[in-house]
Amino acid sequence: MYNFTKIEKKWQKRWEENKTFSVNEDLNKKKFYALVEFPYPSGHGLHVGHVKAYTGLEVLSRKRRMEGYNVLFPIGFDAFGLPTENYAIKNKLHPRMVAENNIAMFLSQIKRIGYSFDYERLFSTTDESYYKWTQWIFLKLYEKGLAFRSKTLVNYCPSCKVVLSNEDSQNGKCDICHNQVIQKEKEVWYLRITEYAEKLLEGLNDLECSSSIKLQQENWIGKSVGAFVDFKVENDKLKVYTTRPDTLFGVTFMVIAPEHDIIEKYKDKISNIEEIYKYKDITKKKTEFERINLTKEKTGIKIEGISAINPINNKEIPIYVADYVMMGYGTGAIMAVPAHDTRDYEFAKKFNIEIIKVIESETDEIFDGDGKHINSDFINDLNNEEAINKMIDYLEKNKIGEKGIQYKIKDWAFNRQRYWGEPIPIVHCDSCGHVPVPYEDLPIKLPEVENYEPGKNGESPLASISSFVNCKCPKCGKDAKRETDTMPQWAGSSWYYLRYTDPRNDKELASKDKLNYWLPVDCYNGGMEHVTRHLIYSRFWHRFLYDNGLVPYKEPYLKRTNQGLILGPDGEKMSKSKGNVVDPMDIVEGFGADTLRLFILFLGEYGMDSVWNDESIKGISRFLDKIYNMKDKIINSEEYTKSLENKINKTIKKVTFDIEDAKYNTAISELMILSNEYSKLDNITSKDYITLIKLLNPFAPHLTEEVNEMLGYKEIAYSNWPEYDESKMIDDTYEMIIQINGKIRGKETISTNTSKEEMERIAKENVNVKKYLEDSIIQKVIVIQNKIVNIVIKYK
RNA sequence: GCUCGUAUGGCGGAAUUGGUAGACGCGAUAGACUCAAAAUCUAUUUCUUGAAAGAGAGUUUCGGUUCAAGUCCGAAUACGAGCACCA
Repeated sequence: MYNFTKIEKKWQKRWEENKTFSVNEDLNKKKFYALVEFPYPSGHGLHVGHVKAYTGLEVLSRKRRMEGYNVLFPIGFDAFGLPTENYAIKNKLHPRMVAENNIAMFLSQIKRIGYSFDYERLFSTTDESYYKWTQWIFLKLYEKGLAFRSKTLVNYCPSCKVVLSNEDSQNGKCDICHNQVIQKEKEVWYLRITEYAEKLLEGLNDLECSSSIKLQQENWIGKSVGAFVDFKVENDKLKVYTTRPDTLFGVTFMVIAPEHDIIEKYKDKISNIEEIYKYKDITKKKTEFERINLTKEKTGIKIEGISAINPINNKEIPIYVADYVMMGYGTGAIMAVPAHDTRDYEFAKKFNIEIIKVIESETDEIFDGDGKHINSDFINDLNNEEAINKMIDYLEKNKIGEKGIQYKIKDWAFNRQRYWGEPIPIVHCDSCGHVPVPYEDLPIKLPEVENYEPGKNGESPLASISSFVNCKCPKCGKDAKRETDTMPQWAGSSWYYLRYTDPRNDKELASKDKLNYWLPVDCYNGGMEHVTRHLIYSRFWHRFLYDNGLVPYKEPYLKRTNQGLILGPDGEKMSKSKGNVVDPMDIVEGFGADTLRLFILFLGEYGMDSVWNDESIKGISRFLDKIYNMKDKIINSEEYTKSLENKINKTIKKVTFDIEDAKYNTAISELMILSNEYSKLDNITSKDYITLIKLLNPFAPHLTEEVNEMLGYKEIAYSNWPEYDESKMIDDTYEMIIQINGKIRGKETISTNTSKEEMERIAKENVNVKKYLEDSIIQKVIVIQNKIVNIVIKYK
């Protein structure tokens, strides 16, 4: 085996010393901005998933540089966050130290794999010079009313002692420690992402990505179109939201969420108020997770003493309280149509409520499909869509309702009651209220302290540091207190790709010129797990910055790709508890970085999950060895070997396009095929060899630079990508396939562009085919030039 | 429950977008080299049958469209992912 360790370290050192991959803006060159999700530097070092994520765009970046692009391929670290802090607390270390150590380890591993990142632009979200601008963006959001405080029920993780956003507590579990999340009433910071729901949805049109990425984001935003309808309750209007206003004639009851304020308002009139309070109490104790999962059995209580009037027919209907209606969506009250809604149906069955059919169907059970309306006065005989439109018209004309749009996305709970995050730059003043820190006072630095363990009662540890908390109000100058919550993990990663364009700027988050030059990100690769969090958050921030003239383009990313997971050798997701985690650095040690890079891309289709299989590493290692040993067979010539010219040109084309399409596995196999062709020869011209070496360079940069240098050529990193010549790729002959009734019965080698008539004639002359034709009648002959002849016959 | 994705030899996976299924790699078998092993090289390798030419079957299952289907359409099964009482 060739001495990969020596060769790889040699080239890594050279790249570092020469700053080979550092870029500057160059208006004469076409730019290409390739972005990988920057890592969270955990204590475990690089994971094979990181390697897969980075190697894909690494290959593309190296190729694009050779093609003459000015390539920005940056890396940084997303180092604020709970895991670091928890680890620090456990081991009695300072989080900053833990983060710094982890970053150093990550960086040395990343460099050892030979990635062509621009290390000159490196930063961490924990750098004061970076989070200054994270705070700056927060102040802008605050200024525009998009950051606000609100006292509501929040998702709270009792184990991490933090408030979590909706995105971070999916399935009722804390995303960090996986413990059960509880609901707690607390005044916290929110970002008004809901105001951007429509823009985020619309922006998806400009994003090139797989349909599943798009769909997931669409579902997360969760737009629905329907109507608000006002029901009369006593002297009040009780507003409901429905996507099915066409079923208004089938409403037989109403349901409100237990937290709905109409209960308080009419508590004197409600005769069973005690019972309802009790129900409300029970609901409160259930987590949202439980409420959602108790789908089998509906619970609820009829409110005695008040009732509602259906505005469409003035029918009096009962009102129920039930926890299957949520306060957080729509108006917290619904009109129930048991005949055409599953949940209402279940509830009506249990409580024996009348069911009125308003859409014709064969079933007597619930029906939620499209159909002819009945029992519905002026919308009878219409189908759903027509009925909905006509009903909305009617509601608006009679001022009893209006068209409405709702989104499932909720405002972003933007706070953590923890030490290791960006301080929120707000001051609380008794006379002025919430006062933003003046821009020139940024950054509000994290104080260096001894004790950063979470405080009691869900307070940030910063709250107990008086030197941090006590300050003067920037507005009136009186004594005031600093906000002690910090920003959530996702803050720093919401705009890092902007900072890469101008990472050392201390006047603005990045200069206009540089943003103009580099943006948008041409290709952003990352994991599927970030589609509904990071991707939505960063698109939101970006769109906000755009709306305020701070960035030049609406959307941050032109194209998003995602790599599939690498599963453990057992086919299961890698995890420490299962003991199936593979350390990529073991492969680097045993086989070299080049082998690791090739191997990971060769596992399978890039966007799909693939299973780790040590066995096939050998194949890659053999391949690279062969390439290395081939250097001894080289004869000096600037011509392709005549017999290989066709194959070489085809390979250049195939590899060129495969890399663009992220089909790295087939690109590698194509290179193997070509190298197998070379192996058969006694001599290889230097032109043949160098062409293969250059095509292989983005995948295996160390080995290829080494042999290239041995032959005395200039560094591949500074040379050009091979070009192909279509005219050299034309085959003189090809193998024509002859089918009888669609089954292959013969093959004939004939010259390219043989006429259809001639093809048919040759086909019929084929010895094997003749046998079939003897006892049959030809019904039809299909001839596809340069491909196939299919003779359709019938036996006599 | 809803939405989306996937299913191809012993294994990882290819397939010009409807036109030779199984490229490439692993593994396996046989041979060469070697005292021997490793490494390397050479040949074979979807299954059945046949000495061979060939024949039959074959891309999860069932059905359809087509001269022609791994590829398109309909249904089913399994696995995976996302959302989940969203009115």
